[in-house]
Formats: sequence, structure tokens, C-alpha cells
Amino acid sequence: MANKPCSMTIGALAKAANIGVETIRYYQRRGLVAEPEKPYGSIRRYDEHALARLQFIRTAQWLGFSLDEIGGLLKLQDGTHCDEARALGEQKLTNVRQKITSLRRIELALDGLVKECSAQKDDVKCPLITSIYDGLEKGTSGRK
Amino acid sequence: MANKPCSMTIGALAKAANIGVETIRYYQRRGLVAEPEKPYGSIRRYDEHALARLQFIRTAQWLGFSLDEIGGLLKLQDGTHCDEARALGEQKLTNVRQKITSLRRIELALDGLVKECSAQKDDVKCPLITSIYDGLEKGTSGRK
DNA sequence: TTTGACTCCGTAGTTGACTACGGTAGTAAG
DNA sequence: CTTACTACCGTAGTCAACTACGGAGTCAAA
Repeated sequence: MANKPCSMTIGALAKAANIGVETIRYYQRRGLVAEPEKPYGSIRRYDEHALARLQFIRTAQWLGFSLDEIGGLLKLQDGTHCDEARALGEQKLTNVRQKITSLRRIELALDGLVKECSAQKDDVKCPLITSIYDGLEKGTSGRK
Repeated sequence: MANKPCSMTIGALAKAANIGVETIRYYQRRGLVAEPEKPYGSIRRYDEHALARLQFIRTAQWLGFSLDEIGGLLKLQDGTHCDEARALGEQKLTNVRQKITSLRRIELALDGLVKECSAQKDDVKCPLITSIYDGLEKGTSGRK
């Protein structure tokens, strides 16, 4: 479990995480990733923890969490407020489950649409579009 | 197959579609819905076609399409571009499935975290949070 | 006919998540 | 030591999708 010191500049970190430097700085301002100490008259250095955190953020983001929510998730990390952490975790879990349910409905709907689309040959109307028009019974959602 | 004229003001339309008036006007500016003729010195009236289109937009939005993409879908309406529509649908479907997969991984992780957290209440550290970092192998993530 | 709600329209503000700019200061290759 | 990159930092701009504002016109009930 030993690993090299692995200290990088913000540029190298950005490259490693496939994120823009400015974006990292933006996350720092938002408090999502820490700014490491800056040695007097020198430059900040980042390690693989910073990288892991950036990757976490990207993943969570892709999953549909906002940066604010991700901030909440990340607070689970310091472990100092286990109860709070658990509450947050539970909340997120509920949230995640809702998202899964919602996405599954969407999946079903899209799958049906695409299949109908492939099935129809030289019809005048595209079933995908007509179906969207006809409403396809979505969940309890308005938008987003 | 006959239906009443069903002409509404923009306010009534908004209410019927459960959308703000300003949002409708915004869609008009974006070219997603048409502005009906305005009788000299009077007010525009909207029919059930306008309503259908608004619902189409909302549904498509729920399916994960952006307004630009929706504009694209609407241009395919004549039905002669079914293949294109299907391609768009398939793309979204893939996207949705990736999200579901990832969310299920996070669901597992969160579920584990919460359970462990309840199990050992007054420990100094929640030993589990780190596993969010390790546990999320995610797919090919960039973002969004 | 008055009054109050609604329409019209252009423009401007908001939110979330970046992305760019510009000046100064550190760093690394030759 | 010079030169060419970065890094640092604050501030400002962008993009999508709204949302609000203000003033003038229109409609409908009392």
C-alpha cells in the first residue's frame, strides 16, 4: 500500500484528472477541494488524494449530483460527525433511489420508442416523435 | 374526432401546460413553439396544438433532451427522418443506461456506508466513507 | 365606465457550472 | 541569466434555461 509522494503542480493535476486548471481553482473557491499550503514564495503541490477527490467530483457530477450536493457528500469524508454523515448518507441514498427509479422509467420509455421506430418500415409518421407527442406517461415529474 | 375550437390566452395555455407564461414566451423566442397571429389590436389565441407542443417539449426534456435537441426533434416531425430520430433516441438510451449502472454502484456504496455507520455509532471515524472513493469504479466518465 | 387582471414586448437579472483574461511571480531548460 | 512556460489570483465573461420587470395596450366583470 505504499505509494510514491506523487506531488504535482496544478497543471499536472488538471491533466491527470482531465479537468481544466480553472475548473480546479473554481472547485477550490467552492470549497470542494482544498488548496494545499503554498511554500513561501513558491508553488502549491498536489498529491493523489487531490486527484481522487477530483475524480469523485466528476463521477458524482455525471451521476446527476450538483456541486452543492457533492459538497454534502464530501463532508461525509472527515468522519467527525458520524450522525450527521449518516443522515446525509441516508438522504442521498433515498435521492439516488429516486433517480434510479426515474431513470428506469425513462429507459423503458426510450427503449419502447426506439424499438417501435426500428419496427416500422416506410410509415409516414415516426413513432418516436408521435409518442413523445402523445405524452408517454412519465413519472411525477414536471421537468429536469 | 371533432374537438372544440379551444382557444386560450397565453395565461390559460400556461396553466393548462403547467408552465410559466414567461417560459412559453421564451420558447417562442427560441423557435420551439409558434406565435399565432395577433388580430389587429387584440390578443393572441392558442389552441390545443400549442398545448400538445408544450407537452412534447416537457416530455422530451424529461427524457433528457436539451432544448436544442428538442428543436432538432421537432424539425424531424414530417416523419421522413425517422432514422435520425431513432439515432437520437438510441444515444439518449445508452446515456440513461450508463447513468443507471453508475447510480446502482453508488446506491450499493451508500447503502453499505449507512449500515456500517449505524452499526458503530460512537467511533471517531466513519471508516466507511473512504470506500466511496475506492468503490466507485464508474464507467467512462467525463462529466454531464 | 371604471377597475383590476391579463397581454405584449423588449430587455435585464438569475442560477449553476464553468471558462477566459491579465498582470505578476515562480520554475526549469539551455 | 535569459527565455519560455506555468502558477497565482481576482475579476469578468459565457452558456443554458429560465425568471423578472416595466410600461403600454386589451379584456371582462361590476
